Amino acid sequence: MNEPRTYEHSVIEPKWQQTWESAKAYLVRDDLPREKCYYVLEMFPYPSGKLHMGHVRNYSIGDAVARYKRMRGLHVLHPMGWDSFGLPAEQAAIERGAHPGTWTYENIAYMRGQLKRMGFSYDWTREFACSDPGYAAREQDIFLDLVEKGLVYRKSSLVNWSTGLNCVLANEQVVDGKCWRTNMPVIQKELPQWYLRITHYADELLGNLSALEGSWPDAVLSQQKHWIGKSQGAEIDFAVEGHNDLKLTAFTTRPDTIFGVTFMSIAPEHRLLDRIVPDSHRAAVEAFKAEVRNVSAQERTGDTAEKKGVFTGAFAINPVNGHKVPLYAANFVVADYGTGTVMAVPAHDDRDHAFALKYGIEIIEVIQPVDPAKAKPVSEAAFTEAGVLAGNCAQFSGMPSDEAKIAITTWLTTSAKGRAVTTFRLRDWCLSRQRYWGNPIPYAYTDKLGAVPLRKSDLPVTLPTDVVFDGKGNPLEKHATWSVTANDGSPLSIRGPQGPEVARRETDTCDTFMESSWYFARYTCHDNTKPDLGCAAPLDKARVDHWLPVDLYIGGIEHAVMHLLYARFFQKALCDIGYTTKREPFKRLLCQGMVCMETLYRENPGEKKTYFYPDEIDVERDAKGRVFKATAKTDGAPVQIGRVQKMSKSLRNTVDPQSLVEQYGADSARLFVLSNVPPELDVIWSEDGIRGSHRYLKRLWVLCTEHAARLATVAPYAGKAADLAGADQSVVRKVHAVIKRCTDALEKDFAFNTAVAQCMELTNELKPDALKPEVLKLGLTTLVRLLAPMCPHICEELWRELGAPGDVTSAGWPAYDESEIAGDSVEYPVQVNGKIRGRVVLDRSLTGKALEDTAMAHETVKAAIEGKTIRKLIIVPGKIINIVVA
RNA sequence: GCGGACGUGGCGGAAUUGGCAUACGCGCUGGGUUUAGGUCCCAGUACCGAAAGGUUUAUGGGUUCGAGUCCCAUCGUCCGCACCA
Repeated sequence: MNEPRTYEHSVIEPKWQQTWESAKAYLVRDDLPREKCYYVLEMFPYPSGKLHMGHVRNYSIGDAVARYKRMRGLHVLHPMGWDSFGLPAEQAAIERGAHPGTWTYENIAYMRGQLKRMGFSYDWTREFACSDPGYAAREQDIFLDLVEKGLVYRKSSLVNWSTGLNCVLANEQVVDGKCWRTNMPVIQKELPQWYLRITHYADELLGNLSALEGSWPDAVLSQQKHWIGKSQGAEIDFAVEGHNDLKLTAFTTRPDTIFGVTFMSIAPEHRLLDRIVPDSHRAAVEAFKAEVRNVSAQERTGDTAEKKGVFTGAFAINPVNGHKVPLYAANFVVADYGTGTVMAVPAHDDRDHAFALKYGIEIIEVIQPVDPAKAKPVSEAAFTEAGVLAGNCAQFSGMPSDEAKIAITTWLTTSAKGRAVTTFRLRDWCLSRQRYWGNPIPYAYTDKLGAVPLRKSDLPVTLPTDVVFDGKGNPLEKHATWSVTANDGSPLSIRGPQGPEVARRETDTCDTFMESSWYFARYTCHDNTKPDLGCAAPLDKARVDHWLPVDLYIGGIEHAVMHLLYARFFQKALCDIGYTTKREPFKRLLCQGMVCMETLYRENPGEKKTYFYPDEIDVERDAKGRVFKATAKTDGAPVQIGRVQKMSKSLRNTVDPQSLVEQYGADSARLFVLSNVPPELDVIWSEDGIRGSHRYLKRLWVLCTEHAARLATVAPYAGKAADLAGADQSVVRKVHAVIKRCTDALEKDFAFNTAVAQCMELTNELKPDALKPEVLKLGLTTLVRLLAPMCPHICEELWRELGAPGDVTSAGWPAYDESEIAGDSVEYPVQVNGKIRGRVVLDRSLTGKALEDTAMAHETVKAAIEGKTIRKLIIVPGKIINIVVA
């Protein structure tokens, strides 16, 4: 036995990182058959300053997959870059006077160092930042391609205005009526903005989701499905009494209920409302509109919001029966969904029912349940299911409601009073942002021509560097010359039909979700070691088609509808432009859980809680290890133990990955975030937890190094388990079983937690003194290979220490032999009426009578069946024996 | 309200997909090494019981020789969406 070497992670980790870097170990070629390739990608980070534990978890999972796939012999594309446009850079500019670019690129340099210190196996030659001139310029090219495809338009309408960011937001970025970034209220504002026609792809975005079932988390699929929100129904035109020149069109999914319409509701913002309202009711309607306008979005749509309306004084005519029904302006009708007008059928819609009761409006039943047991007076509750049309529905009476939907729509269509329509909840993507630190929208305006796209030869539009950040409005708008100066310094002009015209640039920049919508494609053809960046066009079709779709994409569930929907849309648009033929970007999606931690706080009556860092607290535990008391070290007074929550600075439940790496090493940190929990669940950080991971690596280290001399000269045991006895035999069997289980765990669900558990089990069985050296060597080299994707540095070091040839990655993932796992004998549990009464060890080949006899001869089994009749005997070969008695 | 996921020791979780419930880790208990320990090693640790043995996967029922796993109901938790006509 040797004196074991000390496990010095701070020495071996940088050593291997340098080795990998100088060997260019993770560069990948583009010219290999696709089936031998694998593209794994983690959502790239915003360069906020330094890595947090969420990054460490996300990238540890991705890196373990990348390294595992490499050990399986695949050529793995595993790139990294920076989502580097965005608001915090401008905030930093306001606060500390640094230019957003300076701040951003300093952060990138620092965080790149941190990623390298974690030992992640990226192909750094493909790295880029979205704010790099090369990437931003190519995105402007794509923007013009989108313009050409008719996917870009400018429209003035009510937009979501973030009071926190002072800029517009896309619908996806409004969460609970608040801004997704700042949590500040969002109000509605009328503004002209640039839009991307994502709705053009609504059907395909929805339809393709079914092909992703099983490969994407259900939660993401259902969120996207709901967000796209497809409804099939009809648009029906209602005449307005006294206005021959206009009509109100209502969208409904229940045209079968049209004979039950007793009123109509209209959005207060509806464009026709002012023309319809008679003077007698104008004051009341205006008052109602003002009331609706004055409440914020979340109050109007929140669950406590009261359904309210006001009679407009106008009447609509039901096209099927000529009935005259009152028109109400109602706060729950949304102007930009459907047509902003609803035909109300209180007998068959819950909300219309409540509204009718409140305002004393008639309720007419037109659908009757097929099952009479379900019949209830419609004055009590709306009947919202399918049924049969009642006798008051003219020629449609007696028709099942599903048939009537079609028949009535057909009738409306032939009478030119309506038409079949499919409506989506999905809105077009509002792309423009009134900010500096983003990619400029390549448009300009002239007095005569209005908005004109720039020509590709006039690109790129680059951001000026001499700007002032005072926190008020868009700095680009306030720049003296930028918006009227061409790239060559001359006054900006646009060639119109009558010659050049003076122009000024668009000062809006693109939503930063634009950059993250195609970066994964750009990685496939980007090379930052070459002057033309490897691909002068935005994308190189051959390479994009070679690598896409990404085999495995890993990131947080918070992007379920924003980034992941935009990226899917962009992929389709890029396809139609001709940059690729792959219509879906991500084959498999893994949404990793958050990194959480207990919170510690004190209540302050009437004020916010005071939170404590864990090292400011002492805890006491009872005999079972439950914490029952926590006190602050400073004053000894009690502190509340709060919920486990996502790490955040304001809750003081964070831990800095940097300090973990310094104290325990990157391998321990990586192992910790991969152990104990499957990737999609939240992981709870604890000091004890990381010490456990570190302790395990130290154990493995000692086990390998103290026997290094003895093991260096022998080869790992390569024979049959049957040729060994005792502990040697069971270790060989265990090795095969553990390899199988690790392989299955990673192949199926990326279940690193169970793979780690398997490795620990094997470690527990490796008792050096009881084993032949070649068996011990088999066990240890197997462990090192299985753990290498997760803890690459220590495994590479131990691989050498054990005297194994080459490096652990090229040694590959170990193989197993199924027949070596199970021995010739099986221990059968013997149940009597489903309860285990004994165990018998039998030859695997034994069947039938001999097996039954041995089982029943077992002492405790015999006692359990004594004096009873044997009804049935179930034998599952290799598994279990169950004796049924009565 | 609608949609989805899920309830397993003190805690995080495992269970080869209907076949030995509680793997692995944390914590805790006892013992040892150490001047010391945020060290390391050994043993124990679902519950009840002195033991024999019995009980246990939120609760109640069902299917089955056999259920954590399948079916039904109830309770509870988490997530998403929310006047979507």
